[in-house]
Amino acid sequence: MELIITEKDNAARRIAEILSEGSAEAERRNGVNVYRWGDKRVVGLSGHVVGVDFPPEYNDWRDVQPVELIDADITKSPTKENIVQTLRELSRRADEAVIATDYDREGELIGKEAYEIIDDETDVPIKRVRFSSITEREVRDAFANPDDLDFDLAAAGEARQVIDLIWGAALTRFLSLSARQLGDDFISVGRVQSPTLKLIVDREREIEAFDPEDYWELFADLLKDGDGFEAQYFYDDDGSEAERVWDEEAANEAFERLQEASAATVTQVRRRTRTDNPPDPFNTTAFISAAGSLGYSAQRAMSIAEELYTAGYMTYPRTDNTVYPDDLDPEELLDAFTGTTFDEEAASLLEQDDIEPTEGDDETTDHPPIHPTGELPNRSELDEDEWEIFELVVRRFFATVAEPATWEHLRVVAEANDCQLKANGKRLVEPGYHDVYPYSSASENHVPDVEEGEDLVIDDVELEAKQTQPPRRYGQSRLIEKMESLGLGTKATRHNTIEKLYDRGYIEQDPPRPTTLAKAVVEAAEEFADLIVSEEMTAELEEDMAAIASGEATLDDVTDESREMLEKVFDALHESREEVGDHLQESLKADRTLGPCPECGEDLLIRKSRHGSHFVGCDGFPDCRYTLPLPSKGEPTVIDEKCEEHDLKHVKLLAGRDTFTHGCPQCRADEADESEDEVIGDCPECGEEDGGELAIKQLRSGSRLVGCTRYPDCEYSLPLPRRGDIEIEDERCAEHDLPELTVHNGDEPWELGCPICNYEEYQARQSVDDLVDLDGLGERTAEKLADVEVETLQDLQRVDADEVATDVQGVSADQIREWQAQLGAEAAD
DNA sequence: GCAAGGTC
Repeated sequence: MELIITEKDNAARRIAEILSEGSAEAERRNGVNVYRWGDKRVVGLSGHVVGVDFPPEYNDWRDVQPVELIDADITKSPTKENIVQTLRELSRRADEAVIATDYDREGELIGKEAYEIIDDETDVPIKRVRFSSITEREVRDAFANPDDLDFDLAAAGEARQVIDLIWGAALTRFLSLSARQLGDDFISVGRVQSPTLKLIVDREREIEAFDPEDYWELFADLLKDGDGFEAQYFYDDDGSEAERVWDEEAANEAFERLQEASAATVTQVRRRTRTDNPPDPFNTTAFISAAGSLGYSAQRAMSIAEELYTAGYMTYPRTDNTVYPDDLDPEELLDAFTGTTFDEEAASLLEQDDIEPTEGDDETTDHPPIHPTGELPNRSELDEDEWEIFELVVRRFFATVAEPATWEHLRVVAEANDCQLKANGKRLVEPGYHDVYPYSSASENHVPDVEEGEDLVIDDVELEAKQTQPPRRYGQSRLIEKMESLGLGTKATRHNTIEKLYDRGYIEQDPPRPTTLAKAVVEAAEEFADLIVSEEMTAELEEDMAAIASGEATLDDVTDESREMLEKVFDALHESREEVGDHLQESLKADRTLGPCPECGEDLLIRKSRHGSHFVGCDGFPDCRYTLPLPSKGEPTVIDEKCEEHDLKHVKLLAGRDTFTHGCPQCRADEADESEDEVIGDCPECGEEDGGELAIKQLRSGSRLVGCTRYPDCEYSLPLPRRGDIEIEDERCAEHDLPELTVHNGDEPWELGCPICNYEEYQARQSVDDLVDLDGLGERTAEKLADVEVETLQDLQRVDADEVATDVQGVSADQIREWQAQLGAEAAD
């Protein structure tokens, strides 16, 4: 039997399809797809299936000195047991194995991981095939000319693993221990995350240090035969054109001269035609950036792309490549769009004389640039966001095969009372690719045809006082572009790194700004471990890896040298351990500080109770026991806005898409204390027996609810929205005998209706959402399941799989068992 | 529980 191993299931399926000419069949083994035909088997891994770590005796952070990690053994162990198990089983029956992982460094290492697992079971020959894209020709070619695994290249990847682990773990533990942060809130550093964080911190430092400067700009509205346009004053500044006037007196003088002038004489007219080339094919970074300008975070864009890829609508979203492979036939792909929503665009592109796609500078071997596969989803299959991203990818492909646009630029210079004025007109002559790619700006600026010597009427003159602006914060996509240019991270990890910085409490909001903790971490690293916050570390590692790959150095040469450097870092760190720890702790406190306690004047802080919930408490505890409650939902963070009345900073609750601002916790508590409960009916739980009534209540934590007046003896409650005025209507719900409620918040009033009915509907919706989170369970399947009263995760878990499979069309018992296994696994976690 | 890199 010949065993073929790929990096992922998707690649396994496609290679099996090509080599078997479509006859391959899939079977499940330990939850892993194995594609089979004749005596061939293809199995896809899931990236790395083994990981590096320290032996278990190093697990306890308090028992081990971080410095000991430098010389600790490093072990490799399976991280995907079921896949490793499947690979072992198949190996025993194989008499030949072929590694067909991705054609890049990490792919070679993943291939070596598979190699060692196979080699452990059998002595059969193990070959390696390499192809730049999974197409019939390339794959057949590669399999006809198998090669050997490149152990040097794999060793280069291993050096990275070792160095990242040692530096990351040792320094993370050191900082966390020194600041006594051992729980979930440990303080992490790493080769990629820390230089990325430093980029953000450095930019914030520039902003904080920025000293704005005053300047003035002057504008004049000019008229030609009633046709108006704006021109800007400029002057000659040592041979170059300048618009900003730095001296107020000079600005006023120019303003007066322009006001006195009745006309401006055209002294120069220059016309230029400019070609505006269509964009290059999408790599991951360019895709994230384009999605970013549509309002998607990097993380969100990638997760949608992931789904579209798995569903078969677009190619692999993680790629550095910006050159389409030879075998991508643009005409054929355009053809796939005729007769679809994109019919018009496809037809017009097909009409072009020749169709030659654009090319970027980066050509890599692992995957093609991101493009649509030609398979089209039904509009209803995708939600709005997914469709928008899909359309972006389709239109980007269109743009890369479209004609350039041409612009006509018209520059006019006029003189008035010794003042120079200029206007730059821009007109789109040939829209070219803009017709199919409406995302990039194609805005025109109208300047009429004028001739030299012509007099123009000056209609209005304006003097604008301005100030220089600090540099702008990096947005997520700018940051990813910057990381790419510095070689930080990879196409598959950059967006995760940014997400990690949010999770670690290092950055907040979007565009991200650093917390006080982040500044302290970067400062500490700059002082004692400069390499870990510098992009140099990656650059040097890249060089070392290249040396290993070419055989000029060995894995041990490189890792030993790195260990020595880290030893030196620790020598310096140990001496300053307390100083570093104190500074980190102060910063952590600063990030949680709201302002003065009204009872004792010490700081009020966001604190965590023993049960894990957050509240506002006084730093003077236990002498001062003043507290304020916080909403139970989300992760509280302190924001810049401040309550003038209580001198307390506002609190915001981070909960992904449900993020909301709580404001001043003292104000919220005061409002609740002042508000009266409003009775709306009888409590369904204890009304008959004990006379409990339902009332609309405002809690000190800022939330509102409909709850029983006998609380805490009766805990019956229904949730209400946090914001808006609640109006109690005259109509009553026939079923529950409660009034209908309307919430007034902004423009459209929300008719919430009977609070019990509303809550029941909400719960039903929630359970559908939960179900849809399972792999391969779409909204439609969820609806079908709901028809047979499988509405919640709990329902799904206890049903008889065979029974449901017979009742629900299109869902197999195996599939249901898999979902149940998935739920079991989650519960076990 | 630490990193970064794969992938879902």
